[in-house]
Order: sequence, then C-alpha cells, then structure tokens
Amino acid sequence: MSSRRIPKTNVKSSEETGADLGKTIQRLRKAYNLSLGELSEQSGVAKSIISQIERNETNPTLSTVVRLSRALDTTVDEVLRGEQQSLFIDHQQKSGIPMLESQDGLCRLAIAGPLNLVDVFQWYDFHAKEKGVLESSPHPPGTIEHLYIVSGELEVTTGGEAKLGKTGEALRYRADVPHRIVNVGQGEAHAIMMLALKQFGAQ
Amino acid sequence: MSSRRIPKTNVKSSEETGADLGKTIQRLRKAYNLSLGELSEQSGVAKSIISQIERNETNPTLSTVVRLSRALDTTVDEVLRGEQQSLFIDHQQKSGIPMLESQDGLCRLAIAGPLNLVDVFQWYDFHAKEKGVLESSPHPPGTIEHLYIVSGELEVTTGGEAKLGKTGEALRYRADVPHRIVNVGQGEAHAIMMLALKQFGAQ
DNA sequence: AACCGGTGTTCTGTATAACGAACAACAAGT
DNA sequence: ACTTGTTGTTCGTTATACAGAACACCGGTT
Repeated sequence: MSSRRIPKTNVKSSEETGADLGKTIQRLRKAYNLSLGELSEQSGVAKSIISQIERNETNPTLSTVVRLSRALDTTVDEVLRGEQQSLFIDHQQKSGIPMLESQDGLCRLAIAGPLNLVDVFQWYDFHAKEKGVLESSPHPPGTIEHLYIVSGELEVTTGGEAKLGKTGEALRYRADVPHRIVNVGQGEAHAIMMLALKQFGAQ
Repeated sequence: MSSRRIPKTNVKSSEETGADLGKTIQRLRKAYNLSLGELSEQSGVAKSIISQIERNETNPTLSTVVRLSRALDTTVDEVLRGEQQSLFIDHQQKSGIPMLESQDGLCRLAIAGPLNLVDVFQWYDFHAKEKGVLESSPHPPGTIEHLYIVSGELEVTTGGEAKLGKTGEALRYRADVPHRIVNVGQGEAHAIMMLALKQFGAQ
C-alpha cells in the first residue's frame, strides 16, 4: 500500500535538511555578535563542529542542533526554515464541483459533508458496484483527495501511478490531475471521499 | 561584550533533546497505523534506525529526524515538543498531535487524514467499543466536528445538546466547547471523524 | 621585529549513527 | 505440521559526527 516515493537523497549533508542550515546558524550567531568560541561555550558544542556546520560540511545530530538552537534562542524549525521543499505548492482557485454521479452508473457519489465550507473541503459518500469506475477530471491545483475505504477494494490511478486500498485503509493522492477510482474487488465497495482544497498561503 | 545568558542544560546526550523523542515518534507512527517497514519506506530511514530511535538508543542525525518528521506530516519541533504525555483524550492540542486511546480505553482514534493541512482540517478514524466514551476538551474557536457513522450508534453531547446518529448518518456539531461521544448502541461503533478548523489567515 | 588575545580553520582519535541483511516472533493461509 | 507474510529486533560494516588540541591568520600594543 501507500507508495509514496522514496526520497533517496543521499546528497551531501544538509541538502536534505532543507536550505543550508549553516548559513542560518551563522547568521544567527553573528546577529548575536557571538564568536565560534563563545557560541561553543554557551551551547556546549565544540567550536570545530560549529564551524563545520556553518559550512555545511557535516550532518549534525539532533542533539547538536537542539543545543545550538537553544543557545541562539530559537527553535529547530526556525533554524530549518528557508527550505520549503515544496511538497505541495499552494495555489488557489475556486471550486466548481461538477461531479455528482458516475458515468457508468455503477458508482454513486453522495454529498455527505458540509457545503458551506465547500471552498475548503468537500466530503462524499462513495459507493461503487463491482467493476465500477469513477473517472474524475482534475480538481483545482493543490487539491488532495483522500479516500477512506470502509469496505471493499479500490484502486486509484493518478498520474500513471496506481495504488490499491483495502478495507480499513486510507489512500491519499493528488487530485489536480486526472484520476480514476476502480472497484477491483468483488462485491460492492464503500468509501468516504474527501477533497481538500489547498487555498491558504503557507509561506 | 557578548556574553548572553547561559541556558546551559547539561543532561545526558540522548535525553537532552527534550522529551523522549522515541515515544513521540512511535506514537505518531502508530497513529498513522504504519509499521516500521512502511515508515522506513516512506521516510527513507532504515527501519533498524527507527527502531533504535523509538527506544532512545541512538542520537539521531538532524537529517534523519527531518525525514521522519516529513513522513509523519509534522515538524521537527512538534516531534521534539513531546507533548507532555497527553495520553488520554485531548487530541486537539496546538497542532493536533495525535493520540491513541480514550481515557476508558474503549475508544481508538487514529489519524487517517493529513496533518500538514492541520490548520484546516483533521481527519480521524474512530472506533469505540460498547459503552465507550470519548471526552474532548474544546477545540479552537469556530471548529466544527463532523462524524460520519460507518456502523453502530453514537450519541454526541455538546453544549447540553445531544444528538443520536446511526449507521450511515452524519452528525455535525460545534467542537469549540467540551463535547462527548458515547457509543450507545450494542457492539462496536465505527465512525469517521473530521475536524474543520475555521480560521483562515490566522495570526 | 617580536609578543599578545582573539578570530576561524584543520588536524587528530574515538564514539557511534547509519544502512542492509539476517534474525526471531507471531500471525494467517494452504 | 509447513509455508508465506509481517512484525520488530539484533548483527556486521562503513561512514562520519564529535571533542579537543594544534594550527594559521589577523589586529593591536610595546
């Protein structure tokens, strides 16, 4: 199940921790007018290490970063900020929820969720008879669809990627590209579908 | 010059990262119903390492913690915060750190939805054994909770008002006041719980 | 020129975090 | 029983983060 791609990233140290941590540390240190020795004294981290961290020549342990963050009066996330790997891009758009019933007549999609909050998320009760297929055209950019499978076996295909979910499992996938849900099990399938529209600016 | 105050907390090297990280990681992982292997696959961290981290037998690298945090849809600070063992209910917390069981041990609440969109909504898989009760303290103002009852019979009490829902029905109620969900039917009850947080552009 | 106290850098050796594989324990299926 | 799968664990090896000391560099005094 759940085939989120593996990041892999075996880059040099901090490429994967986000932006270059070193620069941030150094900026903070200089902002406090601290020398390497002083920061070392206050944080308990060897100054040689701090030097290497600032030049991104090492991949520090969590405890080291925590100690530095504390000494610099900030938090780890604050230090890490600046990266924004853009897991999801924040876009905005309005809804225009078209779909309601299926094409082949085998799928039923009933609105079960709130409509007055329709701009944020939508919530459907989804029933599919055997072999039922629900084709969906792209939703607004950034939309994420969630499918909680109450019973049965459903396969979701999106962007060339297919995921299989069984009873009790939850699938999560991008919905801003064409996607399809197929009841690949035997008998009827029942699921709760949620659409989460991304529409608030996260810097 | 220089010489800021000295925070200086010199504990053990592994425990010095704050609360015990391992337990938090494990709680998050279990809340997502992920195995070590699955989390390993999704995070890119060897499962042996995750195992050791959860038992606080290692002092992880920042990049490792970052990868785990991302896979668990949270931030490093959230993980470090440890959440002073808010076992019981009280799953609202600040950013929706998850929990597992209710106070009477009869209810299970697992995260099924995204946490990185935590400011907008949260989505839980809710199971309650017979007579199970889930007490919740108030969520942020404007929060609306939705309960889709997959099977069983649940009664929601909020603000002195009680609503009864049966299989296939959906309840909707304010969640910014103390509220309680009781399994009043016979046998286990299963529901999907959604929390819709109001605020946009908060702060 | 020598000192100095201060900066940041590059040396050590040691400790250990990381990975992957092999393992054990416990399920369900056949 | 025997698989087959999945859980979490421990093992063997390599890579490297860490601390501390030694180093190089740069002002300012005398």
